[in-house]
Parts: sequence; C-alpha cells; structure tokens
Amino acid sequence: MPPHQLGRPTLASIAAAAGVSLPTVSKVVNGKQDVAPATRALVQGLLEEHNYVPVARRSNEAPEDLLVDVVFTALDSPWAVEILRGVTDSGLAVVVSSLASSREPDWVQSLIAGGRRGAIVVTSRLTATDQRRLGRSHLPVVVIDPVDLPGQDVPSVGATNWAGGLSATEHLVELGHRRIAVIGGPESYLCSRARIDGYRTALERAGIPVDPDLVRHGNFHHEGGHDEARALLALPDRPTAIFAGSDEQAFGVIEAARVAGLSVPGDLSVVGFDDLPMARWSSPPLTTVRQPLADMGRMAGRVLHELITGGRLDSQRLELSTHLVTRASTAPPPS
Amino acid sequence: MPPHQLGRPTLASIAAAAGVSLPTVSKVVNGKQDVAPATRALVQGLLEEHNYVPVARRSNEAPEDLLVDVVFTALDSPWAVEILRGVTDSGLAVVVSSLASSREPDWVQSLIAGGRRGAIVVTSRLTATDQRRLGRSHLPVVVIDPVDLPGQDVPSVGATNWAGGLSATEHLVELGHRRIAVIGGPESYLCSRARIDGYRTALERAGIPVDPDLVRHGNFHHEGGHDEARALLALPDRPTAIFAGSDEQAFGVIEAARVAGLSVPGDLSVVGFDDLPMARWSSPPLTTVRQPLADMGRMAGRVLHELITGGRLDSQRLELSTHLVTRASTAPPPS
DNA sequence: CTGAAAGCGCTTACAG
DNA sequence: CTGAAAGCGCTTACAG
Repeated sequence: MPPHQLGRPTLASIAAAAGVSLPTVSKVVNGKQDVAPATRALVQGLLEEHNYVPVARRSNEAPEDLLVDVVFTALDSPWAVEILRGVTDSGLAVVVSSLASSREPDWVQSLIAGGRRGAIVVTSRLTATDQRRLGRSHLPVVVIDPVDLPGQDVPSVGATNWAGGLSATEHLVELGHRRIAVIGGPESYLCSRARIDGYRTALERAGIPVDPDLVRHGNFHHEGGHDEARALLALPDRPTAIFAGSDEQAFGVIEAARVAGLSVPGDLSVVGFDDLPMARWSSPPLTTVRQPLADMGRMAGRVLHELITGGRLDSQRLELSTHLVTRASTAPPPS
Repeated sequence: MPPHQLGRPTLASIAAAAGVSLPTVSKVVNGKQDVAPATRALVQGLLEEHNYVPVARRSNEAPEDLLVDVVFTALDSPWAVEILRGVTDSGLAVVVSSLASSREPDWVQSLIAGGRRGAIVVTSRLTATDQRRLGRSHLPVVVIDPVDLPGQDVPSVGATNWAGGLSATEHLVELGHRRIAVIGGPESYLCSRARIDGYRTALERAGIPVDPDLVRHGNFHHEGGHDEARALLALPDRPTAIFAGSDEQAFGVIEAARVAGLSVPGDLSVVGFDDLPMARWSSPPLTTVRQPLADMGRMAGRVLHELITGGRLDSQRLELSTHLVTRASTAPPPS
C-alpha cells in the first residue's frame, strides 16, 4: 500500500487521484473500449501504483485465502515438486505457473488482476521491467534460488553451496582419494563457483594441489555429467572420484563409467548434489549433498506470508544448510 | 446451477428460498456468530445446494480466471510434476494441494468458499461423503487415475494398461526371452491386473505357459521391486527378464541385480512402466512403457474446463494410449 | 469519450 | 436471534 493511502484503494480513490469520475475508472478496470487512450493510460498507471485489486479478487487474510503464484522457469525439473511441497506446507494457496505461460505480456499486472497477493519465483532472473513494476505495485516477491544470487533488493532463499562443496570433497579425501575431479554447472552460475571454491578449500586443507584439468564445467543435466565424465575418464591419469554439480549430472557420470567398463564405486567414486528422491534409487544408491529444497520452499512461503501481512524481514537473503548423505556410490580408491 | 435457477444464486435468492432475510444469509456466509443453529443449518444447506460463490471469489469465465484445485494424495510422487505440467498447459489457474492439508474438515465446502470452480483429483478415491456433496454442489471434478477405475459417475482419465502390459511382454518375447517374470503393484489395483492380463496374453500368443512363480506383487516403490526381484533371482530356474510395475520398481530390480552380481541387460533384461524423466538417466537407460502423464493432465484440464463452462461429455472415462520406449535395459537373453 | 443517475449485491450497525 | 435501514463499492444504460 502506498504510504499516503490508508486502507485498500477503491475505484473512488483512484478516480479522485486521477481527477476523473468513478465510472471511467470502472471502465478501465474492466477493459471497456470507450475510454480515451490518454485517460486509460493515466488511470492504468494509478491502478498499478496503488495496487488496486478488483473486488472479485479480494481475499481475506487467512493464509489459505492468500493466493500466491509459484513461478517455475519450466515445470520440468524434479526440483519442482520438492519446492512446491514445501511452499504448499506453508499454508498459502499456491497457484503454479511456468514462465512460458505466465510471463506474457505483463506478468505483474496479471498477478494483480488475478488476485494474487504475492509470488515465489524459482530459479529465474526477474527482468528489470518486472522488478520495476513489482516495486511500484508493492506486490511482494520471494526468489528461491539455489543457483544464483539475486539482487539484494529482492528477498531470496538459497542453500549453502560453499559448505556443500567442502563437505563433499572432504568426504572423498577422507576415503583416501587424491585425484578428485569436480564438474560444476555453467561457469556463470554463482552456486557453481561457491561449490568449486569449497572443493578447492578442502583440497588445500588436505595438502592436495588443485589440478586445473580436473575442474570442469558442463550443463546441470545428465548430458553435462556424461560428457565431462567421458573426457575425465579418458585422461591419462584419470580421477578416482568425481564430484558432480547435480544428481542428474551424477547419473550421467555413472552412465559414462558404465559405458567405459568402470564400476562405481569400485573404480570410481561419484558424489552428486541435491539429493532428489531418485538419488536413493540409482544403482548404486548415490552419495550426494542434500539441498533442503522442501525446507527452502517452506521458508519462502513463510517469508512471503510475512511480507504480505506487512511484516519486516530480518534479512533479505537466507541460506539453508546443505549436508552430505553417504550412500553406496563412494568408496576408497582402487589400490 | 440447479435447473430451477436462472443465473448465479445471490444472497437474496438464497434468502427467499430459505424464507429468511438477506442479512441473515450474509451472516451465515461470513461465519458470524449471531445466527440460530437451526437457521444456520438451513441456510448452509441451501448455499451448498445452489453452489453459492461469494462475490469476492467470483471469477470471469476466461480459462486463466477459473481457479481449479489439483489434489494429490501426497505431493511426493515424481508423477506429480508430469501431471501438473499437463494440467497447467490447459490454461486453467491451478491451485495445488495435497490431501493431507486439503481434505479436512469439509473439502467440498472449502473448495466453494475458496472460489474454486472445479477440481482434479489425482490417484485417490473420493469418499462417499465427498461424492454426495460434490453432486449436490454441482462442482465438477475429474479424476486422473492411472491406477484404478473410479465409479462411472465421475469423469476420469487413465491410460491403457492392458495394452502396455502386452507390448512390454511382446518386446521381451521378441528378444528371445522365455522365462519372463512380472511384478505388479498391490493385487487390489486394477491397473496392475490389466497389465498382468496383457502379460499373460502376450505369453499365450507366443505359446509360452504362464509360470505362477514368475507372477509377483509388490508395492509400486523401489523397495517393492527390489524385494520381489531378489526373490525371483534366487529361484533355481531364474527369469532372464523382469517386467516391473513402475519405473521406481524397475530401479529396485536393477539394484537387486547389481547386488546379486548380475549385469543388466547382459544377464537380466528389465522393463519399467511410466517413463518418468529419470528413466532416461538410469544406468543403463531404462526400457519402459510410456504412460502419457502430461497428456493425461492436459486432457483432464480440458474435460474440467468443458464441464465448468457447461458442456457435455461424450464419455465418462478416457484412456490415453501407452507405448513402449526401447532403451538399453533390455537385450536378448544370455545364451 | 465522459460522467450523473439508477441500481445490484453485499455488509454492518442497531432496534426490537 | 432477526431483519429494516443505511450505506459501500461497483456496474451499466444513457444523456450529453
């Protein structure tokens, strides 16, 4: 709510602010045709600025009445369910949408018109336009981003990537590995940088020099893991362990090992990142760094609820802790 | 809309039907305390019967304004995203909820109060009470159920399980297998029966007698596949191929084979069911029967939209076709 | 195009 | 507990 305004804006208050009559504002809200373009633009701007919500969309303040959008880049990642599960646990009424369908043409306006009281955006950058509009409309948004660090003016929830990289690598060092490779995501991703820095620190603490040949970047998918692992395993002095950037990548690594005739973990130890449900189902079951996706969703829901009901945030960025889950894809190196 | 009523019910029309004043109905709708229990009950009943939607919840008829609940038994299955993806594609505004959080105490009432125009229920039986209330409230519901056959009075979308069982088994027969085992889900599930019947028919067509020892039932999860496969592989005349009831089960079978020192597909061929995204990521990549979950979701969304906007259905039950996806977990039997 | 006027659907004191 | 009355927020025909 803009500071100069007490209570929710009404058609009357918008009309007063615009210096037009109430019926005119009504027409703009309802998309009627008989409004001069200039008038429409003026009123439209004020509606947005004051975050006007049509009566038919107003909700009570009970959490289950607060409609909130959860926006995924694409609803195809196994992350999605995990995060969604957490967000729904927070008690808000969660509307799912994927970017493809929800971002055109004016995302923020459609959120307001649809009676959404806020949004949670998963793993995607907000465009500058979106940010500007959001700011103007006072519509709270929380970013769940295990991948990147959003601008510090947007509240966000992430995971402790550096610590995850550290613990995965320490685990491999403790098993006796010395030739440890790491596959990160695309170089531009901050999460990836953080994990690789954790990897470096673990090696340095163990007195093992970092071999640049063993530090790779690939996409976070099966293919990325598969391709980089194939290259790594073809090295003259090949690694005895690979720390992958995601569980999906780790499955690609395991497949590359299988195709190369190497057994996991006998010939090669593999550590993933995420701990998706399917990490337990791989053969062998995957040792991986657990990223608490459901908890991140729950936390994002709580933060958003806080923002909607007018609370203040202690911190714009929250990172939940990762931890290593040891299963059967890691073992001491072959002697 | 009840047939005797033209247009949407209003507080006034409900009041007239109940023989009370409009303010009294308003109080009931808003849960105010100063209403006699008998009056409240009378009005409540009429509100439900006439499917009264509070103004604050009324929506336009554009698909993106039609709020619809998608209810999962639990938001933990990898199916969930697939189905959800399909439903959101249908253009409806999808609110996710899992049974745990959404079924108490009066699910139907809370749907109406929340302005939902319909619901899609995934893989779960509606209670008799729910069905009765739904019938009374004229709130359309579609069941997506690849698992069971709901009562024929509820529109439902499923998959062709029998044909799936047939094609999976025929594939194994064509590769030269004769000792082919099948693991179904729990015996009470109709989908499971249908697939096993498809399996039987394929064997009979090939002139292979059905060995009751090779027909097992386990839960649909990793554990079910693992446990049944371990028993099967311990048989004196063990099978050379196993057709599992789900991809997750198939991963359990592969793990049991690995632990038993058998290679897939060299010593044992494995076929799954579902074709979840992760079927491509297993090692070896899984041959499986594709169940078009996203298409089923899309279809359910379309059917629900049809029902909401007053259309008639050609058929109460729709089954979308399954088909075999051949990857690397099947090969001719060891010679 | 604009807005005065009528009116709809609802809520909320308040008198009984 | 109930409902007549005032009034809020909005929409819609219609005069200008």
